[in-house]
Amino acid sequence: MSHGHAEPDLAFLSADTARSVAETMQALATPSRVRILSRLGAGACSVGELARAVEMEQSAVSQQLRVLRHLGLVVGQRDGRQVIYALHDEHVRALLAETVSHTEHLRLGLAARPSRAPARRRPRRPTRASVAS
Amino acid sequence: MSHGHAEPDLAFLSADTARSVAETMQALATPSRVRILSRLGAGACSVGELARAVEMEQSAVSQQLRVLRHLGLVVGQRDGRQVIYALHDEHVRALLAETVSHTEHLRLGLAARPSRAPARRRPRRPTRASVAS
DNA sequence: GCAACATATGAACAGCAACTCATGCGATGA
DNA sequence: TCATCGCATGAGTTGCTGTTCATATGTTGC
Repeated sequence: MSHGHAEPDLAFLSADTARSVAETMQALATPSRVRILSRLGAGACSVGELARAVEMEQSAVSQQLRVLRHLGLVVGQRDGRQVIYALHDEHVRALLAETVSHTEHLRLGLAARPSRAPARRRPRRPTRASVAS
Repeated sequence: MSHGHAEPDLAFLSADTARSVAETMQALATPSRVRILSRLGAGACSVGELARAVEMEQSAVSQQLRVLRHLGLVVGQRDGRQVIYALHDEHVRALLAETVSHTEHLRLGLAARPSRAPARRRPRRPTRASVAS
Protein backbone atom coordinates (compact mmCIF):
# COMPACT_ATOMS: atom_id res chain seq x y z
CA MET A 1 0.00 0.00 0.00
CA SER A 2 2.18 2.65 -1.24
CA HIS A 3 0.22 5.67 -0.30
CA GLY A 4 -2.94 7.17 1.04
CA HIS A 5 -6.37 5.94 0.25
CA ALA A 6 -8.89 7.50 -2.00
CA GLU A 7 -9.37 11.22 -1.75
CA PRO A 8 -10.84 12.80 1.29
CA ASP A 9 -13.50 14.86 -0.34
CA LEU A 10 -13.61 16.47 3.02
CA ALA A 11 -12.88 20.10 2.47
CA PHE A 12 -12.96 22.44 5.45
CA LEU A 13 -16.51 22.89 6.31
CA SER A 14 -17.72 26.43 6.43
CA ALA A 15 -18.36 27.78 9.87
CA ASP A 16 -22.02 27.58 9.13
CA THR A 17 -21.98 23.99 7.95
CA ALA A 18 -19.92 23.02 10.96
CA ARG A 19 -22.51 24.56 13.19
CA SER A 20 -25.23 22.64 11.44
CA VAL A 21 -23.39 19.35 11.77
CA ALA A 22 -22.64 19.98 15.41
CA GLU A 23 -26.25 20.79 16.09
CA THR A 24 -27.40 17.55 14.57
CA MET A 25 -24.79 15.42 16.24
CA GLN A 26 -25.65 16.87 19.56
CA ALA A 27 -28.73 14.70 19.38
CA LEU A 28 -26.44 11.73 19.81
CA ALA A 29 -24.25 13.39 22.38
CA THR A 30 -26.25 12.49 25.44
CA PRO A 31 -26.96 9.00 26.78
CA SER A 32 -30.66 9.66 27.31
CA ARG A 33 -31.28 10.59 23.68
CA VAL A 34 -29.15 7.75 22.40
CA ARG A 35 -31.18 5.31 24.43
CA ILE A 36 -34.43 6.84 23.30
CA LEU A 37 -33.39 6.57 19.69
CA SER A 38 -32.13 3.05 20.08
CA ARG A 39 -35.40 2.04 21.70
CA LEU A 40 -37.29 3.56 18.80
CA GLY A 41 -34.96 1.74 16.47
CA ALA A 42 -36.41 -1.45 17.86
CA GLY A 43 -39.92 -0.27 17.06
CA ALA A 44 -42.30 2.63 17.55
CA CYS A 45 -43.85 3.12 20.94
CA SER A 46 -45.66 5.57 23.19
CA VAL A 47 -44.04 8.14 25.42
CA GLY A 48 -44.92 6.30 28.60
CA GLU A 49 -43.50 3.07 27.32
CA LEU A 50 -40.41 4.93 26.24
CA ALA A 51 -40.04 6.45 29.67
CA ARG A 52 -40.22 3.02 31.28
CA ALA A 53 -37.75 1.58 28.79
CA VAL A 54 -35.09 4.21 29.35
CA GLU A 55 -35.92 4.68 33.00
CA MET A 56 -36.55 8.39 32.89
CA GLU A 57 -39.39 10.59 34.02
CA GLN A 58 -42.10 11.13 31.46
CA SER A 59 -41.43 14.81 31.57
CA ALA A 60 -37.78 14.42 30.73
CA VAL A 61 -38.56 12.08 27.88
CA SER A 62 -41.01 14.54 26.39
CA GLN A 63 -38.42 17.28 26.55
CA GLN A 64 -35.89 15.18 24.69
CA LEU A 65 -38.48 14.05 22.19
CA ARG A 66 -39.11 17.66 21.44
CA VAL A 67 -35.45 18.19 20.71
CA LEU A 68 -35.34 15.11 18.50
CA ARG A 69 -38.48 16.22 16.71
CA HIS A 70 -37.05 19.63 15.96
CA LEU A 71 -33.94 18.00 14.63
CA GLY A 72 -36.07 15.86 12.36
CA LEU A 73 -34.94 12.58 13.86
CA VAL A 74 -38.24 11.32 15.15
CA VAL A 75 -41.92 11.76 14.42
CA GLY A 76 -44.92 11.42 16.69
CA GLN A 77 -48.50 10.60 15.92
CA ARG A 78 -51.46 10.65 18.23
CA ASP A 79 -53.34 7.46 18.75
CA GLY A 80 -56.10 8.01 21.22
CA ARG A 81 -54.68 9.42 24.38
CA GLN A 82 -51.16 8.50 23.65
CA VAL A 83 -48.62 9.59 21.10
CA ILE A 84 -46.66 7.00 19.24
CA TYR A 85 -43.14 7.98 18.34
CA ALA A 86 -40.91 6.48 15.70
CA LEU A 87 -37.64 7.20 13.95
CA HIS A 88 -38.23 9.66 11.16
CA ASP A 89 -36.90 7.38 8.45
CA GLU A 90 -34.36 4.77 7.54
CA HIS A 91 -31.66 7.37 7.27
CA VAL A 92 -31.87 8.00 10.96
CA ARG A 93 -31.63 4.33 11.69
CA ALA A 94 -28.58 4.12 9.46
CA LEU A 95 -26.95 7.08 11.15
CA LEU A 96 -27.52 5.51 14.53
CA ALA A 97 -26.21 2.14 13.45
CA GLU A 98 -23.10 3.61 11.90
CA THR A 99 -22.51 5.76 14.90
CA VAL A 100 -22.64 2.77 17.22
CA SER A 101 -20.43 0.80 14.91
CA HIS A 102 -17.82 3.53 14.70
CA THR A 103 -17.90 4.03 18.42
CA GLU A 104 -17.22 0.38 19.07
CA HIS A 105 -14.32 0.54 16.70
CA LEU A 106 -12.89 3.59 18.37
CA ARG A 107 -13.34 2.07 21.79
CA LEU A 108 -11.07 -0.78 20.78
CA GLY A 109 -8.36 1.57 19.68
CA LEU A 110 -8.58 3.42 22.96
CA ALA A 111 -7.71 0.38 25.03
CA ALA A 112 -4.24 0.26 23.55
CA ARG A 113 -3.68 3.99 23.56
CA PRO A 114 -2.84 6.08 26.57
CA SER A 115 -3.13 9.10 24.31
CA ARG A 116 -1.01 11.44 26.33
CA ALA A 117 0.55 14.59 25.06
CA PRO A 118 2.86 13.81 22.21
CA ALA A 119 6.50 13.24 23.10
CA ARG A 120 9.68 13.86 21.23
CA ARG A 121 10.08 12.28 17.89
CA ARG A 122 13.38 13.22 16.40
CA PRO A 123 16.74 12.15 17.77
CA ARG A 124 18.56 14.27 20.31
CA ARG A 125 20.89 15.46 17.62
CA PRO A 126 18.58 16.38 14.80
CA THR A 127 19.78 16.46 11.25
CA ARG A 128 18.61 20.00 11.33
CA ALA A 129 16.22 19.49 8.48
CA SER A 130 12.68 19.71 7.45
CA VAL A 131 9.71 20.43 9.64
CA ALA A 132 6.57 21.43 7.93
CA SER A 133 7.05 24.73 6.21
CA MET B 1 -17.10 -3.80 1.36
CA SER B 2 -18.24 -5.27 4.39
CA HIS B 3 -21.08 -3.56 5.95
CA GLY B 4 -24.42 -4.33 4.49
CA HIS B 5 -27.13 -2.25 5.88
CA ALA B 6 -29.67 -4.96 5.87
CA GLU B 7 -31.92 -5.23 8.88
CA PRO B 8 -31.87 -2.95 11.85
CA ASP B 9 -29.80 -5.00 14.24
CA LEU B 10 -30.37 -2.12 16.59
CA ALA B 11 -31.43 -3.52 19.90
CA PHE B 12 -31.76 -1.19 22.86
CA LEU B 13 -28.32 -0.21 23.79
CA SER B 14 -27.36 -0.86 27.35
CA ALA B 15 -27.08 2.22 29.51
CA ASP B 16 -23.35 1.78 29.42
CA THR B 17 -23.08 1.46 25.67
CA ALA B 18 -25.31 4.47 25.24
CA ARG B 19 -23.00 6.44 27.48
CA SER B 20 -20.05 5.36 25.41
CA VAL B 21 -21.70 6.34 22.15
CA ALA B 22 -22.78 9.68 23.54
CA GLU B 23 -19.29 10.37 24.77
CA THR B 24 -17.81 9.72 21.37
CA MET B 25 -20.41 11.70 19.49
CA GLN B 26 -19.91 14.64 21.73
CA ALA B 27 -16.70 15.15 19.82
CA LEU B 28 -18.81 16.13 16.84
CA ALA B 29 -21.30 18.09 18.87
CA THR B 30 -19.51 21.40 18.85
CA PRO B 31 -18.68 23.56 15.83
CA SER B 32 -15.09 24.12 16.86
CA ARG B 33 -14.24 20.43 16.99
CA VAL B 34 -16.10 19.72 13.78
CA ARG B 35 -14.06 22.39 12.06
CA ILE B 36 -10.84 21.13 13.54
CA LEU B 37 -11.58 17.62 12.38
CA SER B 38 -12.63 18.75 8.94
CA ARG B 39 -9.43 20.74 8.62
CA LEU B 40 -7.42 17.70 9.58
CA GLY B 41 -9.43 15.71 7.09
CA ALA B 42 -7.88 17.91 4.43
CA GLY B 43 -4.42 17.08 5.68
CA ALA B 44 -2.28 17.01 8.81
CA CYS B 45 -1.03 20.27 10.20
CA SER B 46 0.43 22.00 13.21
CA VAL B 47 -1.52 23.46 16.07
CA GLY B 48 -0.78 27.03 15.09
CA GLU B 49 -1.88 26.45 11.53
CA LEU B 50 -4.99 24.80 12.85
CA ALA B 51 -5.73 27.75 15.05
CA ARG B 52 -5.46 30.10 12.12
CA ALA B 53 -7.62 27.89 9.94
CA VAL B 54 -10.48 27.64 12.38
CA GLU B 55 -9.99 31.14 13.74
CA MET B 56 -9.59 30.22 17.36
CA GLU B 57 -7.01 31.00 19.98
CA GLN B 58 -4.14 28.55 20.11
CA SER B 59 -5.04 27.79 23.68
CA ALA B 60 -8.58 26.82 22.85
CA VAL B 61 -7.44 24.64 19.98
CA SER B 62 -5.04 22.79 22.25
CA GLN B 63 -7.83 22.14 24.71
CA GLN B 64 -10.04 20.65 22.05
CA LEU B 65 -7.18 18.64 20.62
CA ARG B 66 -6.74 17.12 24.02
CA VAL B 67 -10.35 16.06 24.05
CA LEU B 68 -10.09 14.62 20.56
CA ARG B 69 -6.91 12.81 21.51
CA HIS B 70 -8.50 11.23 24.53
CA LEU B 71 -11.38 10.11 22.36
CA GLY B 72 -8.92 8.53 19.97
CA LEU B 73 -9.96 10.65 17.02
CA VAL B 74 -6.68 12.42 16.36
CA VAL B 75 -3.01 11.82 16.94
CA GLY B 76 -0.20 14.29 17.39
CA GLN B 77 3.47 13.95 16.72
CA ARG B 78 6.23 16.33 17.54
CA ASP B 79 8.28 17.70 14.73
CA GLY B 80 10.81 20.11 16.05
CA ARG B 81 9.05 22.80 18.00
CA GLN B 82 5.66 22.09 16.62
CA VAL B 83 3.27 19.22 16.91
CA ILE B 84 1.64 17.90 13.80
CA TYR B 85 -1.87 16.59 14.26
CA ALA B 86 -3.77 14.23 12.01
CA LEU B 87 -6.92 12.17 12.04
CA HIS B 88 -6.28 8.94 13.84
CA ASP B 89 -7.23 6.75 10.91
CA GLU B 90 -9.51 6.30 7.94
CA HIS B 91 -12.35 5.29 10.18
CA VAL B 92 -12.49 8.73 11.66
CA ARG B 93 -12.52 10.27 8.24
CA ALA B 94 -15.37 7.98 7.27
CA LEU B 95 -17.32 8.82 10.39
CA LEU B 96 -16.92 12.50 9.69
CA ALA B 97 -17.93 12.17 6.07
CA GLU B 98 -21.00 10.12 6.90
CA THR B 99 -21.95 12.52 9.62
CA VAL B 100 -21.82 15.45 7.25
CA SER B 101 -23.72 13.53 4.64
CA HIS B 102 -26.47 12.53 7.04
CA THR B 103 -26.72 16.02 8.38
CA GLU B 104 -27.22 17.45 4.93
CA HIS B 105 -29.92 14.93 4.31
CA LEU B 106 -31.68 15.73 7.54
CA ARG B 107 -31.42 19.43 6.86
CA LEU B 108 -33.38 18.98 3.69
CA GLY B 109 -36.15 17.14 5.47
CA LEU B 110 -36.33 19.89 8.03
CA ALA B 111 -37.16 22.55 5.51
CA ALA B 112 -40.47 20.91 4.74
CA ARG B 113 -41.32 19.96 8.30
CA PRO B 114 -42.55 22.35 10.92
CA SER B 115 -42.27 19.51 13.43
CA ARG B 116 -44.70 20.75 15.98
CA ALA B 117 -46.34 18.71 18.61
CA PRO B 118 -48.34 15.94 17.03
CA ALA B 119 -51.99 16.58 16.41
CA ARG B 120 -55.01 14.33 16.35
CA ARG B 121 -55.09 11.39 14.07
CA ARG B 122 -58.19 9.34 14.56
CA PRO B 123 -61.69 10.48 13.75
CA ARG B 124 -63.77 12.19 16.38
CA ARG B 125 -65.76 9.04 16.88
CA PRO B 126 -63.15 6.35 17.11
CA THR B 127 -63.94 2.73 16.59
CA ARG B 128 -62.60 2.34 20.08
CA ALA B 129 -60.07 -0.14 18.89
CA SER B 130 -56.40 -0.86 18.92
CA VAL B 131 -53.74 1.49 20.16
CA ALA B 132 -50.48 -0.11 20.99
CA SER B 133 -51.11 -2.71 23.63
C1' DG C 1 -70.48 19.05 31.63
C1' DC C 2 -66.65 16.49 34.74
C1' DA C 3 -62.98 13.26 36.24
C1' DA C 4 -59.06 10.62 34.86
C1' DC C 5 -55.40 9.62 31.90
C1' DA C 6 -51.42 10.74 28.48
C1' DT C 7 -48.46 14.05 26.87
C1' DA C 8 -46.50 18.76 26.38
C1' DT C 9 -44.57 22.84 28.25
C1' DG C 10 -42.72 26.66 31.29
C1' DA C 11 -39.72 27.82 35.13
C1' DA C 12 -35.96 26.98 38.18
C1' DC C 13 -31.85 24.56 39.28
C1' DA C 14 -27.54 22.03 38.77
C1' DG C 15 -23.83 20.39 36.33
C1' DC C 16 -20.89 20.69 32.73
C1' DA C 17 -18.05 22.40 29.03
C1' DA C 18 -15.92 25.88 25.91
C1' DC C 19 -13.46 29.81 26.01
C1' DT C 20 -9.90 33.41 27.90
C1' DC C 21 -5.92 34.43 30.67
C1' DA C 22 -1.77 33.32 32.69
C1' DT C 23 1.83 30.24 33.12
C1' DG C 24 4.56 25.92 32.61
C1' DC C 25 7.29 22.83 29.78
C1' DG C 26 9.87 21.26 25.79
C1' DA C 27 12.72 22.44 21.80
C1' DT C 28 15.70 25.39 18.98
C1' DG C 29 19.37 28.62 17.96
C1' DA C 30 22.87 31.75 19.46
C1' DT D 1 23.07 29.02 29.37
C1' DC D 2 19.76 32.20 27.84
C1' DA D 3 16.14 34.06 24.96
C1' DT D 4 12.50 32.73 22.13
C1' DC D 5 9.21 29.98 19.86
C1' DG D 6 5.44 26.38 19.98
C1' DC D 7 2.34 23.94 22.46
C1' DA D 8 0.08 22.24 26.81
C1' DT D 9 -2.23 23.00 31.05
C1' DG D 10 -4.57 24.94 35.37
C1' DA D 11 -7.75 28.31 37.11
C1' DG D 12 -11.65 31.06 36.54
C1' DT D 13 -15.82 32.63 34.10
C1' DT D 14 -19.80 32.34 31.38
C1' DG D 15 -23.27 30.20 28.75
C1' DC D 16 -25.76 26.21 27.67
C1' DT D 17 -28.46 22.04 28.61
C1' DG D 18 -30.53 18.13 30.95
C1' DT D 19 -33.34 17.24 34.75
C1' DT D 20 -37.18 18.00 38.07
C1' DC D 21 -41.46 20.22 39.59
C1' DA D 22 -45.68 22.17 38.64
C1' DT D 23 -49.07 23.04 35.40
C1' DA D 24 -51.37 23.38 30.82
C1' DT D 25 -53.35 21.02 26.75
C1' DG D 26 -55.70 17.31 24.68
C1' DT D 27 -58.38 12.91 24.77
C1' DT D 28 -61.61 9.52 26.49
C1' DG D 29 -65.57 7.77 29.10
C1' DC D 30 -69.33 8.81 32.08
